[in-house]
Amino acid sequence: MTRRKIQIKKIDNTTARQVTFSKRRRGLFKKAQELSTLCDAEIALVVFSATGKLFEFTSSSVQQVIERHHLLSSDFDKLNHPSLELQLESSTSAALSKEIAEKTHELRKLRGEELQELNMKELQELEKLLGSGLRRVRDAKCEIVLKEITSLKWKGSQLMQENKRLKQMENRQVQTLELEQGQSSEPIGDFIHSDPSQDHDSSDISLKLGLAFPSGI
Amino acid sequence: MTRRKIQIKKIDNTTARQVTFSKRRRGLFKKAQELSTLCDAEIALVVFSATGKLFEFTSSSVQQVIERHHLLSSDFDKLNHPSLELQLESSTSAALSKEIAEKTHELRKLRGEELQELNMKELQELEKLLGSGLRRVRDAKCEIVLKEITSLKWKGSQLMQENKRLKQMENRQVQTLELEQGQSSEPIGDFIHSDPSQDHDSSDISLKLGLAFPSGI
DNA sequence: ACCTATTCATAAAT
DNA sequence: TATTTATGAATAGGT
Repeated sequence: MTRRKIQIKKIDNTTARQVTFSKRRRGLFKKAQELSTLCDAEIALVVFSATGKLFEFTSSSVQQVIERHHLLSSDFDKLNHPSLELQLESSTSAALSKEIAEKTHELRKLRGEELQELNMKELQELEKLLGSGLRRVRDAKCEIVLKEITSLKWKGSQLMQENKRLKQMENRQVQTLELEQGQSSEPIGDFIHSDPSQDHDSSDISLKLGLAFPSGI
Repeated sequence: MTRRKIQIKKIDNTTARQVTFSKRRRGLFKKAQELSTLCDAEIALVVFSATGKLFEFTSSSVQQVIERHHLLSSDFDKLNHPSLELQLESSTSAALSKEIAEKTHELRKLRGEELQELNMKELQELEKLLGSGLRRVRDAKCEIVLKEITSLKWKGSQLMQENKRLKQMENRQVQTLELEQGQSSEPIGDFIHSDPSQDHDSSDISLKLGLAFPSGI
């Protein structure tokens, strides 16, 4: 990826391949390290060179897994790879179970189900944690309510504008009517009747808006 | 890496951390893929996100070995138990990491870290849960305090009894002294001096009890 | 092992 | 989440 772009396929030239392997392997391990640090991720990375040399990286909590690998990898060959995998998955399973147990316990504590084993200091920390959680939940509720209020206000102002417009229109029509009655007796009732129907439409709009109000506050 | 250089340490902001995790994880897997292709290396890469989600990459050659293993284990016999275990654990692994992801999410909600995705009803349930947890924690604290108070009261009453006993003894000794002084002028100073020494022993007892009081309320 | 022209990866903003 | 963009990082090929 420099001087010239390369195709991602096996490098024929042995020397070039070894050089690239060294460079890219270092890059890969660096990236793995960075990812585990930056994002608190747990990473296990095992690389076998084409010549069968083993390289590995594991973030701290998976470290123990690899220690067992070392025991096996001393006399490994291709047939031993399944064992490596088995070890990986096996230890992973144990680690997962352990993590589940920890998280379950943590959850029970937060729900107040296993408090008898805690001392006063631990209880106070737990209380603090719960209190801050509660505060955030309430903040979140507040935010939702505020958004609704803003939305309602906006809808209200829309309705008021609509109302104002309708009233102006009505007034103009009444004036027109009065003028026409003063100047002529010709009936224009059709027009008069059409106006209230517009008013009804506006009522429907406000009703629909009303239905959109949240119900579970 | 861009816009600005960053320090390689855990990213505090949760959202930013998740975004970075996604991007860099993809980059890491791509690099692993490229290395295995370009240099004919065998690579196994396992990544756990902080939320317990599992991602993995294995180069084709490793993949083939695993697949062969699975095929063999399909017509397994007693000698193949390791393979069976491998399969079992492999499928269990997915379930376990799923459970971890769920529990992690639950914990994050309880800590108030992922509330934006909840609606009002869910927030109210969460608030209720946190509230009852908080109540239980406070009850537990109360219980500890009450126990301490009971213990203190008991110790106090013990001290009062001891005190009473000592005062009675002292009174009796004073009376004895007065009687002896009234009937004879013979000096019995040795006896008089030995009495206060008993008194000191009693004081020591109450002092020891006092030290046993709890300090961490 | 080092250099450097390029390509790649990605942090931040959107 | 996906896209964009400015910039830092990785690296292919050369020495």
